[in-house]
Amino acid sequence: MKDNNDMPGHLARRFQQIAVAVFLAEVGEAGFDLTPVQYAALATIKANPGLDQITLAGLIAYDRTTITGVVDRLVQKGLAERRASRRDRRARELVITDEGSRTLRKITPAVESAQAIMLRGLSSKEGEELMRLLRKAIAAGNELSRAPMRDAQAQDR
Amino acid sequence: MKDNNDMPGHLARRFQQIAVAVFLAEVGEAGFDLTPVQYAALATIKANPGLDQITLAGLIAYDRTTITGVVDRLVQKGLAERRASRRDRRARELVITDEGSRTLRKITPAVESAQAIMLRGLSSKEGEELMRLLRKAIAAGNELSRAPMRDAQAQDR
DNA sequence: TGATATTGATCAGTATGCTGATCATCAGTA
DNA sequence: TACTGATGATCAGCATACTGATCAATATCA
Repeated sequence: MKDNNDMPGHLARRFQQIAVAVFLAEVGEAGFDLTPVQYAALATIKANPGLDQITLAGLIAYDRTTITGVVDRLVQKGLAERRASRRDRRARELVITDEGSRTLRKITPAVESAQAIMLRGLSSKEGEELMRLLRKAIAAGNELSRAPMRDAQAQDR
Repeated sequence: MKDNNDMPGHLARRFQQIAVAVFLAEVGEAGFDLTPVQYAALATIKANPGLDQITLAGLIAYDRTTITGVVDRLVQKGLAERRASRRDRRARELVITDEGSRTLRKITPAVESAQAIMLRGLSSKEGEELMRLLRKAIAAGNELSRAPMRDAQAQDR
């Protein structure tokens, strides 16, 4: 009888569950209130100022309907801004605020600490190997979810 | 600058996202409407007939408040039953129905196929290694989430 | 140009997952 | 036995994620 622990899907859920808990604990202890999802979105907005929501969703592989709520909360917290695009009036351009930049900078140690803690059972070589295998499996399965990863397209067509 | 792809937490989310999508696709194509979470719960009820919800939650590491809804849906679909326990009137004893057993049996090929698909980018040796590393990281982090894994306790105290 | 298809964003609805609270019941102890 | 703390279950509220729909705006092509 196949056990749950032989199912990669179950192990994936479990590891993710721990990863989220560790992230929230570390970031919370540092005095910030930001989820892993919000952090990834904010960091990606900072790295790609002015990108629209679809591009943001593609870069971090979020569903397009999820990104709306995530950006809502970033805006509500004053960490990012949503502006109407002049190039395409359907689109919203996203930029990080000063407050958002400050938060990102101050939160970095907690985020790095969280990444270390979730791998604390592994040697550093094993941690590297785990990440390599995850990246490889993800690359092969990228198109299988509704929210595949997409590179940013040049925005000045 | 650290990329999202260097973050185990991000990779975990991404892999899990693909795993869920693959599971739903395979199971759906086989004609069933069952989520990964519902599947794991149902299989665990079958393997431990009469267990209470807290024990079930512990065996598969679900939060206790999540299990209520999951069991609700299994019951609503006629796959499991919730009975008052005579040993402890606070507790609900869970049992699988005949329909539930039938469903589990018929769904197995789709579930196994899903597990294979989510690892399709890896050699079988790499797949094994990924599972080993996940299990190891999970074991070390078990207590860090609100819903750690717990063995079943003897129920006849 | 005008019809059609596509695209960016949002919404309603559903299913996980969590925090923190409440309620009933049980267990252990004074 | 009465009190106290622990436990099983549920609830309200919030944040991801998804399906499928809708709407406005853009792109494409006959």
